[in-house]
Amino acid sequence: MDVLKRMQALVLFQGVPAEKLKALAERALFKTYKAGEMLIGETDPVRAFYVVITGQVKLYKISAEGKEQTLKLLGPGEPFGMCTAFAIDSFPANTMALDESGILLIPGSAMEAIAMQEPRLLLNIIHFLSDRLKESMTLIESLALKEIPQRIASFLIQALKRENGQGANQLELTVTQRELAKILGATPEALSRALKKMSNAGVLVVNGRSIRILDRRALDELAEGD
Amino acid sequence: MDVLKRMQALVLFQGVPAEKLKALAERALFKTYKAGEMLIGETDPVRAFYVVITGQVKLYKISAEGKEQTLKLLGPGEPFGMCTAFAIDSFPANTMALDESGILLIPGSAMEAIAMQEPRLLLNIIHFLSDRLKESMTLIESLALKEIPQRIASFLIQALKRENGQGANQLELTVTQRELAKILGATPEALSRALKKMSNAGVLVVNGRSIRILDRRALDELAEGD
DNA sequence: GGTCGTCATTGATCTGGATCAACGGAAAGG
DNA sequence: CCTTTCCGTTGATCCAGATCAATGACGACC
Repeated sequence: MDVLKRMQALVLFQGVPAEKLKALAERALFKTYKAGEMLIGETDPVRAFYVVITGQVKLYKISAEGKEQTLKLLGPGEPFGMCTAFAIDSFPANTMALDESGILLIPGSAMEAIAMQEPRLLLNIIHFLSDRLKESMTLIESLALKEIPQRIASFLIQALKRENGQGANQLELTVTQRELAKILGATPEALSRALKKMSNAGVLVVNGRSIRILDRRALDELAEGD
Repeated sequence: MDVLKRMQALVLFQGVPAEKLKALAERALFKTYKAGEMLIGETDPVRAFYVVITGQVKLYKISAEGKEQTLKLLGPGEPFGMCTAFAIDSFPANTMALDESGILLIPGSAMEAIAMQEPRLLLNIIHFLSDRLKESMTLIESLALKEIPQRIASFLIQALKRENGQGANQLELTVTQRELAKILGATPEALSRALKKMSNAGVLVVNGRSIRILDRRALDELAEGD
């Protein structure tokens, strides 16, 4: 496991000179987590930068009654902890590995020292933060303004766009429907029923984690919301 | 109206040398908007940085049926457009002046040119973005996991913390209850009813836009959620 | 290869809050 | 000053989706 090699491949470090990366790599740590293991709890005062190298991690909030809302699913190459790397502050969410995952951990102080000499790195961080903020806004929109069928449709369209190219109509979920429900702000029952209805309407076919879109136009219309 | 003077007072430009600010100020624009006027529509491809100087601006999403969700209320000194200043991308939300407002507008290209020579400015932006992201996460939590009375309680506690010091129990809303409803993800009716109930329970007293907390402990308990 | 836990599913019931409607009062605008 | 619009409030009704409950089936782990 060559940490430096791994780091050079990351979008986050694009354009950062190798010698700077080397200094970071020396202070970085690689750690693996089992599926279901919690990485950081909310309010933990960690000051560090994380990058998912392999596996899958979720950021989530949980209520007193145990209800969960997933804020973000993180896959290989995606950083997190950007909010706390440069500030003394509690972590804004809970973090859990959904699959067995390899995580790169960079101390906040090391990151800050290098970043201040390397505007490009700061700019990369700004890009990631901007994307996160936009995604959060989209999630807020989804929760506040859309009904569950609409949310599903929007999610599927988004997922199709990300995974395959444009014309693709086949999709493999990276999580269980239970987890998908937590992403969409719904219960597993509500999700199941909504998918059933879409299936009956001939819009799509669900088979475990794989979903095939039969009627893309209908899906687009659903996402718009009438 | 000395733009440079105004800029020097902003937290955003803290630690940035005066001569750099001067270069920015030369390319900046100050514009005033009437209450109710829209600044930027979603999907507008503006590439600029904005700072609210006076007045009040809201960022919001709106559904096809006209339902609104406010994402963020911006007061004097608060920047927005950070997501699009360094990227060619559509604006992620709608923007409207709630009161007559003075806005500073800095072209994205100017901002980028200066920022790349001035890591401190990039770092300041990262701090603001981080705060926004955290607030967004809190809003998501609120919408997905809390009921309306809880949301109100949390909002009031937050507002008390921001406005006055710690022990204060008096609060003046900067917006109408109608607008507050859009922030909380509720209808005006639901908000009115919930406030009435809290009022009947002796937790607080509402008088137009001013709210006095009578039972802080009860408010805290409500916010926790049981 | 058998056991156990988790997952998806379906049905029945319940409820928070949306929606529709109507009204008094304050504020804004002429 | 009067008119008009917007705001807060209250009542009645409705509904999407939560909750509770139960079942079959798949997959993971000894």
